[in-house]
Amino acid sequence: MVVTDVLFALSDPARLALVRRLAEGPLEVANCQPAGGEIPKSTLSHQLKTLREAGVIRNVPSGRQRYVSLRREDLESRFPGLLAAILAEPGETGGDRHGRPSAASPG
Amino acid sequence: MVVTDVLFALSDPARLALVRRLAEGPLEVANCQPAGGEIPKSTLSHQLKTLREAGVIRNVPSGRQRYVSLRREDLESRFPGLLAAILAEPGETGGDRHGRPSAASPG
DNA sequence: ATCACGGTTCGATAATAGTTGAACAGTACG
DNA sequence: CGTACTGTTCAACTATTATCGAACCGTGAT
Repeated sequence: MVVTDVLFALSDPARLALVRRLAEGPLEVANCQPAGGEIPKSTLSHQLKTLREAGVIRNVPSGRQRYVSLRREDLESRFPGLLAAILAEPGETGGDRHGRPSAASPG
Repeated sequence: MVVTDVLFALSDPARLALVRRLAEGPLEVANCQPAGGEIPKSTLSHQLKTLREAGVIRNVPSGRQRYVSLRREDLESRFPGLLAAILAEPGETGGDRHGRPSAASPG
């Protein structure tokens, strides 16, 4: 579990939004679909893989389904305070990776 | 200043290493060169740009040089605890010499 | 003005990451 | 076993990022 991998996994708005939902409790993969609409399951599975390989989530089979859950304690013990800081951030994140940061002032 | 942009900027080992050095104090751009060796100045400038546009650093001209510094307070007020959590992390990406038992979770 | 110096920007290329349909894998059910 | 259901993996394709030389910009010295 490497900090840069965790940060990268959380640096995507879709993945971060999912992690925030997972902070409230585990979800089946099918319920990891974004709120606004559906994405192909292969795409979703790939996003989950990125989070899983970074060590952010866990993926446990249960019958025909799989429960996805946040690895809170592992993250907390490895990077104390990190998850709390990220989850505390107000809703937003925009989904905009190209927008100009409004506060990038000096320079 | 968007959290995903900040996380992305910090998700690269080279950029994160630089941010850690900047945590000890401002540096001239020329001194932002990585410890191990030199990289082309255009590459370095590009890395600085990524950090700057994410809102992580500030780049202030001073004579012919420019001072690069961490935007600690801005980061702290926008994302309380985030920077502390990331800077607190020990030896960066080099900590794992035993394979990867914890990176790949069940699944 | 001219030159040297410290950095940034531009433009092309290389490297990574994301998306997606199709094929595949495991489980439950009859 | 065969089918339906949930989700993963594969492979091709697209899109975003990184790298780096060359050209350029602002400053200070001559």
